[in-house]
Amino acid sequence: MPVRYGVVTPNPQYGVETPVVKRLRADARRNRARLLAVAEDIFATRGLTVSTEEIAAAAGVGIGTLFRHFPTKEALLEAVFVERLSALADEANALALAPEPGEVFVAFIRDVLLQARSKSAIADALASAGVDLQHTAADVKAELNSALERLLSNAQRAGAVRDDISIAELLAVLVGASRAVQHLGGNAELEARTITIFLDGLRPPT
Amino acid sequence: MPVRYGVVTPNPQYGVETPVVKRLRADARRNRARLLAVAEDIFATRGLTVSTEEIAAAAGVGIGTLFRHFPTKEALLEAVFVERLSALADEANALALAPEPGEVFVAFIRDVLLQARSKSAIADALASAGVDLQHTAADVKAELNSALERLLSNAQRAGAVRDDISIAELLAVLVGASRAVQHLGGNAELEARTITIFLDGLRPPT
Amino acid sequence: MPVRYGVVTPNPQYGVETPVVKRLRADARRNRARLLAVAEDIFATRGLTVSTEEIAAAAGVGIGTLFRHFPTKEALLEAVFVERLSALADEANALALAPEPGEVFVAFIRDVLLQARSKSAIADALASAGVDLQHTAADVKAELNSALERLLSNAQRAGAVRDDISIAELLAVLVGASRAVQHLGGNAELEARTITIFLDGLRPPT
Amino acid sequence: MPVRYGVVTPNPQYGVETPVVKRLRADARRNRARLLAVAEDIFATRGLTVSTEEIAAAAGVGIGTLFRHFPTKEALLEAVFVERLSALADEANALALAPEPGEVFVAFIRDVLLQARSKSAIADALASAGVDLQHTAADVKAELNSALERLLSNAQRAGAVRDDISIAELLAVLVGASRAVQHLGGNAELEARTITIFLDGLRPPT
DNA sequence: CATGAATGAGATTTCATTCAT
DNA sequence: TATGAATGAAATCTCATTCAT
Repeated sequence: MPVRYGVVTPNPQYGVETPVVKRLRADARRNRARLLAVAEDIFATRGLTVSTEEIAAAAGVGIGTLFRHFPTKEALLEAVFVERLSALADEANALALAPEPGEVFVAFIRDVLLQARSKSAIADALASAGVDLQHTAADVKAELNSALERLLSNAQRAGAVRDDISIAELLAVLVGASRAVQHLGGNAELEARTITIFLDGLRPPT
Repeated sequence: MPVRYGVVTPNPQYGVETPVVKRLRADARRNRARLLAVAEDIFATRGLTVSTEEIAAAAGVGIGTLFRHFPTKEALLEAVFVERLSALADEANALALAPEPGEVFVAFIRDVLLQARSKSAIADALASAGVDLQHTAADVKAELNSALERLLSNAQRAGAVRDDISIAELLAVLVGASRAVQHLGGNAELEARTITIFLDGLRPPT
Repeated sequence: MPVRYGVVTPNPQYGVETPVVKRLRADARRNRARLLAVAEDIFATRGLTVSTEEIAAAAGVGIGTLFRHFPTKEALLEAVFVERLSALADEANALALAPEPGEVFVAFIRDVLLQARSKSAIADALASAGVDLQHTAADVKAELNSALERLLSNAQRAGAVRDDISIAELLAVLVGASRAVQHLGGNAELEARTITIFLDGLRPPT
Repeated sequence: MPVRYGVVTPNPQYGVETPVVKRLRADARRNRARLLAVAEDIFATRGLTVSTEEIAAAAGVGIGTLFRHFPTKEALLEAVFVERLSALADEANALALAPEPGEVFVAFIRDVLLQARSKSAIADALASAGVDLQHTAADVKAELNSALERLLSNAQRAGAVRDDISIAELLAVLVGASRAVQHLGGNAELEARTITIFLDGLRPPT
């Protein structure tokens, strides 16, 4: 194999399985993960206007690294959003297996709203910023949808949730309730009473 | 009184209320009002990142005029926000006088959410942008609070709304429901069903 | 004489000597004087970058009035400068009549520098701003020149000032000494010793 | 040592002093130096109102580069000022080692004033612009002070300079004389005679 | 003549993105 | 791959000047 001067590329001699290359990829993956985590936090607490530079600094990487992983700021936003949707989908899938559909449904909603207390602001912000995620997050959205579908229909079949709504309404309520919880800024008592309002609204009307 | 020739100056005989003086201020006030209206629209439909220049252009004034009325972009945002709160307070105050407290309460909420469909994005966006309105809008907020207080307690006394909540919870639900309606993007059927969920949640539990 | 509608001009029927017209002109003159005084103060203490609006406000007049009296900011600067030169010329002329040319010369210089302590910054600033006063202030400059000429040559004839300098050098020393005094910021002792240096430098060499 | 192929990263084996790392910083340092030099020139010749954009263009860099190095225009002004003070301090320090304290002292002053002819306008302008350098340039000022202190006391001990002044007065005279030289606008004859006045003033009185 | 609202050119500053090292 | 200096378009904001009242 000829020694190549000039262009600098990973030496194929080592293959993708060598420790050297793997180490680098592990670093890269770690950087990506840290960037995502840091971005979620910062976007949630400080709004979408924080500069990419600040996120990179908080993640302990150079700005160039951020843009290598996420070619635009919007791509980073989307990745953060997909990450959250994915986590929600996982949780919903896990809960869908449990018995007691009514209790499980309520537990899921409480959990979502609990997260909204500290995180979030992201879904809102994304929406208000007019970012179009339709195509990018299609698969994650589908996964979340089917998981929620299962949770919801199970709960409806168990008589714990009103029959006249579909996931569309459920999602809207979740989005709104998250916003409401954020608005309360951590006051546990108010939060509890407010969540009760939403849950009561979801129950079958008498 | 003789017709006056010569130099034209505000005749002190008329005091500061002369049309001459008022006419100019009327122009300024008209510009201010137009700026506010345009800003509300544009912020709501296109997000908070629209440039001040664009808003000025849409209002048909120079950029300098915008900054004469609102010395910073944030000041403009605050003014828009205060304007909205004030309008809400006025509406609530008007409705508080009507009979049928339960129906009036529901009507008010439906109205707020109807507005949220097209406008808004502003309260959310403001919050997520970290703008601190606490001090600026104190009086308007107080007015809105007392108006809502009246609407709420009337409705509670009439048995149309659950007794275990105060304006804090009501406001949170309003904020959340507005967000939910926005999320639905104008789909009337989904909107109607979702609003029903919030209203049912506010009714006295059976 | 026909009654004229439309164009509004001072009614010639009253002539320029009527009290009505005179009263207005007196007001205008007072405004001009106040603008000049205020501008001198503010330029001196805060630099040439203060806005015209601030000067007008400090003088208690509208910005329009400022620009009526001085069609550009530079015109205002020139007027201030001319005012100062004129005052200096008057003082020099008055002193030129006194006996004891040596003492009078020293007194004049001390006086100039005393003024520099609080005012000035204007000559410096004007120079550094590249304002060309050559033509506008020609007559005032000439007057100051001839007055200084008289003071200087008298002092030289009396043997109190070195013979190898002309007004050009004297003016340069005055400008520099003013700057030095300003630099000392009001410390009387340092000021006194520094002024002595300049005065000693002006004496005939031994 | 083997030639390294593959990924190019700062080899920790070399520490932070490797040429790779230094090369980039050298570029940045070159840009910073060029910006400072250009800014000094332009500020001196055209006044402090020149736009940052023009300075960046004259230095051959983008406006963003200017603001990366100097986050505000005032920061750039301060840096230019500090640079000048530092250069003066270096020169004074170098001269302090020479024999013939009297001649050296005079040489230093002539040099300062020679520079004032083309450059400067900056100290004046800074002062008149109200920029407060007191805290920023503290160390440089201290260095200049001690260097001047040495020059002055040496000259005084040699009997070339009057005993009744300290650096405070010397600095004031330097500031003033610089201003005077600037005022003369390059006329060599007038300049020479004027400088003589200042130098004579600094000599021990007879 | 006085006023001050309106104007808009131009200044400063930010920030997503690129690219040489 | 990582870095961070460089870039410049675009945003915010200022201010001398004009002009309708």
